[in-house]
Amino acid sequence: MAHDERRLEVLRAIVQDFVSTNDPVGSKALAERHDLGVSPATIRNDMAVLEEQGYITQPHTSAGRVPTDKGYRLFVDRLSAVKPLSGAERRAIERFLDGAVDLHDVLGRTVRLLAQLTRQVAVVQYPTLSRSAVRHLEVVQVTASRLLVVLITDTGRVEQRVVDSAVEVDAGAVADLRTLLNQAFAGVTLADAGDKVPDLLETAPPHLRGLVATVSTTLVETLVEPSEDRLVIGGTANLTRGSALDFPGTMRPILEALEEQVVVLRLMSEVDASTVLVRIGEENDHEALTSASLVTVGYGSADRSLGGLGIVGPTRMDYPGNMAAVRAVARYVGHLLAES
Amino acid sequence: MAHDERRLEVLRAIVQDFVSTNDPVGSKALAERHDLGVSPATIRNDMAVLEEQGYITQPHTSAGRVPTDKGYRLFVDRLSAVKPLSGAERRAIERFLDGAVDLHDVLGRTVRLLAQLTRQVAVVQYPTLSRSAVRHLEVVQVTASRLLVVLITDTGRVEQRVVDSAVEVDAGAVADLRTLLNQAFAGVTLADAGDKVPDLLETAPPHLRGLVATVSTTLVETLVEPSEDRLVIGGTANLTRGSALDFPGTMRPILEALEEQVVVLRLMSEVDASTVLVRIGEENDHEALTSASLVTVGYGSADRSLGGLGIVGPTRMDYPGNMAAVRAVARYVGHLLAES
DNA sequence: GGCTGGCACTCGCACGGACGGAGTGCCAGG
DNA sequence: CCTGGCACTCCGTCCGTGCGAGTGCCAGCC
Repeated sequence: MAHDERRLEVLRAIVQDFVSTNDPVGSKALAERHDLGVSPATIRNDMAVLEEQGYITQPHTSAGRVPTDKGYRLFVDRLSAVKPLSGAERRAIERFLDGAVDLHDVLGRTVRLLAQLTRQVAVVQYPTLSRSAVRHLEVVQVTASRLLVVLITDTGRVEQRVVDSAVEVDAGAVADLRTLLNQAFAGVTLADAGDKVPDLLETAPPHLRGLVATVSTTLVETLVEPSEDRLVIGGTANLTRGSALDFPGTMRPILEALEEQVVVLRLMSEVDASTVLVRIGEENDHEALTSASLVTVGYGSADRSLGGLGIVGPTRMDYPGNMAAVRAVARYVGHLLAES
Repeated sequence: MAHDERRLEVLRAIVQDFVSTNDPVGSKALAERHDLGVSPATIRNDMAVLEEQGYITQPHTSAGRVPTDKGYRLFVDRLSAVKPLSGAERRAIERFLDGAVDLHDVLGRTVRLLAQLTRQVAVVQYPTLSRSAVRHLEVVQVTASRLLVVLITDTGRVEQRVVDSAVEVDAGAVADLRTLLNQAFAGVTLADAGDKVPDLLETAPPHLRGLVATVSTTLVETLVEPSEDRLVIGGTANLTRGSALDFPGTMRPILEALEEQVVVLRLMSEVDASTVLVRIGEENDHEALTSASLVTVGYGSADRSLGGLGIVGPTRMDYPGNMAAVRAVARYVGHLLAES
């Protein structure tokens, strides 16, 4: 039906105008700025219907209309074409990310890049430990009975744990321990590492068994914890742009939620690398984020997702542009990490 | 002279009241809340002098007085006794920090703890690489010609670098390289590591010389960079407490300066572990921080400072309390890291 | 000489009413 | 089903007023 068609067109126009001007948009302004082919009065009728259906709302009687979360949702699902990145943006991505010296550096650059491209708060997750495999385990003696175990994953993460042994350990034992651990765990995904422990204990020479048990349980226990997943956050200064119009009360709860990494990590656990996931306002379970939107996607190579990245901003954001930026950055990061 | 004495007492009272109430303080309120032994009229005279000397100012005619940066400075230097921490606070420090599993964890807990104790933004620097010594170097082969070198310092930092070799490397060469590197650098401070390179090259067997050169120069070049020093920042949500009264325009420049870690790192380079350093408002070179105060101190064992930590907040802050908290936390962290 | 009470004065701020403008809903006509 | 016209609502702004807090100054007192 042609009417429905046009009504959606009106909604799209409202979203676009409101996002770019930050003012409630009225029927007259709409008719002027967009070629809808009808008069303001007709648009008003459409708006009345859209409001009844819950896609838009007016802050006060006789102000313009503003999209609701539901309106943004419809816009994202059906009305927005994926905006291709400009050449300059593409080049910026390469320039920014090439030349990183290690994983920490890659992710640090990524978060700055994303924050700059989208002018929002950027969030990047370290490659999930549970989905990473052991590349190498190193054991270094700190004191007579204290060992430092360093884990290097195939995703480039390096984690360390201090392990206190009940008894003193000599240099030979350290070397043997290193060999045993690497034989047992090399190439094994951390999620599966726990299953290897019984085997390892059985094959370990008796005099090392206690030590091996202590070390391997410490590793398995502390590394499989999802709390060990890490986030890099950047661009928080961008929260202050909308000058308190975007976030009703203060932006305090959002800053708190970001520092409370658990909240964001849980959201990140739902992403996959093939589709950009958008969560709008009230769609977020977490109360602090009900006035914010998240645009997230997984990064990684074709066959496995390493982690997630994305942005956090006001519901009034440029969804097509931000979705494109998030996806492009994720792809590039995925390639970058795959080849190391 | 008794007059000067009392005038300073008035200044102290003004600072204390203003910090706790966030309202410009008038002569009458001062006389009521403090036992100064004189009438409001006399206090007014003292205030006039203090204002002439530049220690206080009035936002508008006929509002109360507010301390200037200079006033806070005098307060911090001469009028504030170090406030001892409460038992609860001491216990909180221990409870918070004990049980950390590695350096990253220690510093993460520290920054949360500091933010919570002071209700300000907390900043903690990773132990400076240049002042750390090599505990162990590990070489892991990633591909035929690409090596991952992992550095473990005596301060618990673990750094990784990817090194591309011009030629393919076999397993034996990797093992030899590992041995050579550890022999040359073990126990050496990173600041001095560069000096060891010529020696190392001379003693290296000819067939390894190229590889050793590539790896050791990469390490020395990228690790001695002060840009490699890292910061952990937390409690940024506390910036929003004063509800824009504390920070004139927005707090945006402060958030930006914090993300621009370089700024804070430069400030951190000036700390030492024996004295708490306070920088008030305009005393900060960096423009973004002219409406903020920093309280910083070095942490480490008695004989060497590992890095710095501290807080950033509005000039209107509880200096004695925050100085005590920063110092106490730094001491505890120093002990904690010394024994690992 | 320094402290005190009194007094006039200055301002900032909160309150309240008037005004203008933007935007709407509705209706009759094309 | 669209359009132009019209009355209505309500927000934001401006202005004038009153009030209260706080000051500076002065004359008098110890």
